[in-house]
Amino acid sequence: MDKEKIDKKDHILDVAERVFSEKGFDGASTRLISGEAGVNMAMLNYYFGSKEGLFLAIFERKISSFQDILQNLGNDDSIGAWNKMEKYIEMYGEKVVNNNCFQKLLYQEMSMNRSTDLSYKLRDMLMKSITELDKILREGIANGEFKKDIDIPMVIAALYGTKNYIINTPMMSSPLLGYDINDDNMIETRLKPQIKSFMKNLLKSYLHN
Amino acid sequence: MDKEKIDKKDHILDVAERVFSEKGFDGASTRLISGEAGVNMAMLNYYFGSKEGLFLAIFERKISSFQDILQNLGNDDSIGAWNKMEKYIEMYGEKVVNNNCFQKLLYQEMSMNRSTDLSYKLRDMLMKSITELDKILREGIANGEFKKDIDIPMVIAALYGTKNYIINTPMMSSPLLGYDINDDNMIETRLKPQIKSFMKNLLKSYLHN
DNA sequence: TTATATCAATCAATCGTTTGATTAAGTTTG
DNA sequence: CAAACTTAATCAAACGATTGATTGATATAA
Repeated sequence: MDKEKIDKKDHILDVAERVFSEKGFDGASTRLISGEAGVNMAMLNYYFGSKEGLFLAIFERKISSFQDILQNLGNDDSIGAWNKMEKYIEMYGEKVVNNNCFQKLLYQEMSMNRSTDLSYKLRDMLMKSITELDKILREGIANGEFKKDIDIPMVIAALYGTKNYIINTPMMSSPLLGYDINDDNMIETRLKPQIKSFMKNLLKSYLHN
Repeated sequence: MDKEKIDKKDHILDVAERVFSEKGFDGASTRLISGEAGVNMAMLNYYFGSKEGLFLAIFERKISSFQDILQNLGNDDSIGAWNKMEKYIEMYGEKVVNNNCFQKLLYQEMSMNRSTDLSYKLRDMLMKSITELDKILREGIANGEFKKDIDIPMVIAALYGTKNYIINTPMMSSPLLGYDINDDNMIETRLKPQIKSFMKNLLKSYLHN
């Protein structure tokens, strides 16, 4: 029954991820989480030790899948920097729809500005993607593809910030964009292409000579 | 003693604004807030009725000062759309440093995606600024200053999202930018000029023909 | 039997809130 | 002026409710 156990733990983590992202860590009670997951309250402590242990487990589960996704993109010499940027934006835009709850939760935790092991681990994880993007931008400057005076940190902030703004504040972005951001179908058919297209156009005109 | 009473209420609101922005609504206990403010716990209920009343009072106080700041900018026919954009970015960038805690709190509340009176009121408040920006962009398209195929909602999202990303996740943006985002002096001397300059350059190249 | 899984019941701690007493400050009255 | 009254401000203490966590009993499966 090892399979079922893992499935049940995974189910709890799925539910907890959603509830935490909706209510925040303090706002989500263990009773609510266990209730929504359809398990006894004591199961949370049985499986994860504590509420914080459950919270950490949500991130532990995802961190591995976030590794090496954007890896070895900056080390490829066969394509130009702008091509790499486009690939980065493509892959990045693809991850927008998936892991919606987790992205929200991740950003929420980073906003707390806590000096915890989790925060540092998440920062390091995110920094890996950012470093890759930084590498691409530097390469583009070095080989003359991009202007010399572009503001690399701000480009990165614009890319990540724009996405976060849209998915974290659907109450603003939905009327702004004209469709429901909470609708998975809309995200797939409209938001993803729109973000990708806009980011490419926006950065193309800014970066290029 | 009306003066002193207002000052004390204002002091409590200042402290509560900071504590709420740091810990979130549920994470900030009334004991902590009253303790940090140096007042008896019962004073919070005496002045504001309840914890939620205190929370609301924080926004009520600021909402008025957010009105008409970006007003009648879009109705001025004497200057071009791009000039208006620059003015908007200037004013907007200026508000970055001020109301740092409040901006964080505001974004936090909007991220909760709650269907409360407060959320709707805040949305309407923010929409006023956005509508003004929208008007400027449409005007620029209409008079040929800007390209016809610019993505207006995404431009708005990029402008607001970039700022939010930087001030809400100092743990990321500080190492990224190379200076401490939590330092008020650094915000004034470096961040504000950098955001303004970048946003102008970024949008100029994207919007213009 | 042994080990794991699940449950209702309960724990101490903390939460937001209320209370009743006390102080401070004005206002009225004699 | 001063004594009496009124109102607002402040406080320590306690309230009931909810929190995260634990217990010991029970069920299940190897």
